[in-house]
Amino acid sequence: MIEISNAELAVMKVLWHEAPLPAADIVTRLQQTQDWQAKTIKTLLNRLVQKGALSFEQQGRAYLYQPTIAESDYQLHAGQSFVQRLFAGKVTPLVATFAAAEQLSKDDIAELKALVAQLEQEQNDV
Amino acid sequence: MIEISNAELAVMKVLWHEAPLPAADIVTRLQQTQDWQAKTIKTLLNRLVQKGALSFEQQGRAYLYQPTIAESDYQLHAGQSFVQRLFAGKVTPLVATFAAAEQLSKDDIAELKALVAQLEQEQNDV
DNA sequence: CAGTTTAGATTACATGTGTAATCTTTTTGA
DNA sequence: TCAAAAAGATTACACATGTAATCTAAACTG
Repeated sequence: MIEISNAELAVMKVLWHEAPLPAADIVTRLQQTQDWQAKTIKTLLNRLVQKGALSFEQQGRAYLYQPTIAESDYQLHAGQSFVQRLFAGKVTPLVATFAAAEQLSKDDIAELKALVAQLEQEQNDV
Repeated sequence: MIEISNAELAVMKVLWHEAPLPAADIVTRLQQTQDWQAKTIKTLLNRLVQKGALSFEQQGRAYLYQPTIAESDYQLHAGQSFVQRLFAGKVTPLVATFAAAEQLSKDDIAELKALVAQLEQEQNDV
């Protein structure tokens, strides 16, 4: 799977939110949150195209960029490799680590509970 | 917090499992699983000392290495920054992503359920 | 039409990382 | 005792990444 660096990820997020977009618009949006020169963003676009994470089509003189991979696919891939790296591939210990450090709010716990309930439900349905 | 690269992490794992250890033993253990030259491992040890992730004390001519940070601290830190990066800081969506991709076994779900139950219990106790 | 702006392409450069090899010093075995 | 082994220190080198600047060609502007 394609590796996306931290800086590149910011670019991907813009395009996952809305695509296709010309470079100029991507620059505008990123500059709301990142202190980057337009040139820097062009470099990142280039690298993402080279990596195959973005494709583009010519639109007049400029390009319209769009992701080749869905955000959810990337999230899954990155999540799996992260959990593999540090938690022996199991997500529950990660959650337990957050809990032990009191990083889970009442709401978080409620959401998790609901999710688990739903998963059990699906199990029964099958 | 200290950043630990992938290769360095393998070294840390050995020492989280057992410490302190002399370089020679670390090499032996790592070579069970990694196809690395002893020199490579020495480099990693050096870098980890420079980063402050390991300390050592002289033992005759050799060094005895040991972690300066606990595995659980590193797991929490890395987990938080990962979840921040891709899941807006919330762990539940990560779990949901795993679930949606059918990456959770029946056992995983049972474990999660037990964890959630325990967290609710703790809430009540407080 | 010529100068300026602008799009993308190419080049740059420091730092981190993977993966060692060489150097220096000390110890040890023949 | 003298060469070989071994420990750590230093150096190496390619590729990735952060962060741009420069180059080139097209388009727009006065």
